[in-house]
Amino acid sequence: MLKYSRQRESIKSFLMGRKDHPTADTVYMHVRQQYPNISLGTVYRNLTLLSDLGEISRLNVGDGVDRFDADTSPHQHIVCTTCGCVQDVYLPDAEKIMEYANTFYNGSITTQTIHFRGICKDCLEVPTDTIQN
Amino acid sequence: MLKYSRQRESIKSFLMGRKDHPTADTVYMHVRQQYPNISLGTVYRNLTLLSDLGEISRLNVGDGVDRFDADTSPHQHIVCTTCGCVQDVYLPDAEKIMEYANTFYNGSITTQTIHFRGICKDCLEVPTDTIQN
DNA sequence: AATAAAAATAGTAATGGTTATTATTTTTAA
DNA sequence: TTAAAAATAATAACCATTACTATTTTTATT
Repeated sequence: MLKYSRQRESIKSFLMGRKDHPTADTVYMHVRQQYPNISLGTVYRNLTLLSDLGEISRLNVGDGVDRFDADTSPHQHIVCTTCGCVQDVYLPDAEKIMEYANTFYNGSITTQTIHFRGICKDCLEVPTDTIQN
Repeated sequence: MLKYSRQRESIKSFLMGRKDHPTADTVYMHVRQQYPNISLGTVYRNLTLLSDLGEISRLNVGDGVDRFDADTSPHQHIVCTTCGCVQDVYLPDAEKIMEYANTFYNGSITTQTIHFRGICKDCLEVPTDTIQN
């Protein structure tokens, strides 16, 4: 049986206020401002729990760290190769890709994950010689 | 400057003979039959080198382990949720998906990675009550 | 409000895949 | 043949994540 925890609520509301797909460590850094004694393990346990419950989703864009997203609606992600940010891409009728793929596969495809790489709007607009990290 | 090594050749030819996208550890297990003293570090270093050279590709289907593929032509992968195998899917005109995505994104998308999940042909054909691992 | 069982936490250790380090061996150009 | 450069084996380190455990918090029941 699931019991309330203020830490979990804090983690959840932090995530809901962001659309940049933070890592567990980023969540930890921020929630710690409200709960200085929270442990990284608690953050991980709750992120895993919330994603098991379907309240958030866990994503991996191939850089070795898991990211978390309060938006559970079907959508895709793009990683900017310049600044490393992870943004959303909403492809209309994306499920058609899966249907299309099924016509070329002799088993049965049920889900798909698409991620893109490229350059985000902000990085496109900044001349490369002025980039500052 | 790149120098020949028999270990690297063995790793490469092992990979070329497989289409199941082995992990570094699987490569290690097999190459060790020919070179019993090879170390896992050497396997990793060469797999990384070969993929940096573009001779093989490194892929991650989201299960926390990197896999390696001697087939560098553009194609997609599907993970069987029943047996865990990783198979190829060749989607004709897959690059059109990226073009399509670009029309819904305000930055510039240059590459895409698609992986599917589902049930492979073999697992579809086996009644679930006879599955044996 | 008091109680007690169940669940969650903080703190810490362990895990597992991958990369780094270093002394030694192999490769290869001269 | 030689010597510099590169690769190796062995091992340690790294780092994201999970597991463990004593303590604290939550919540249903009295």
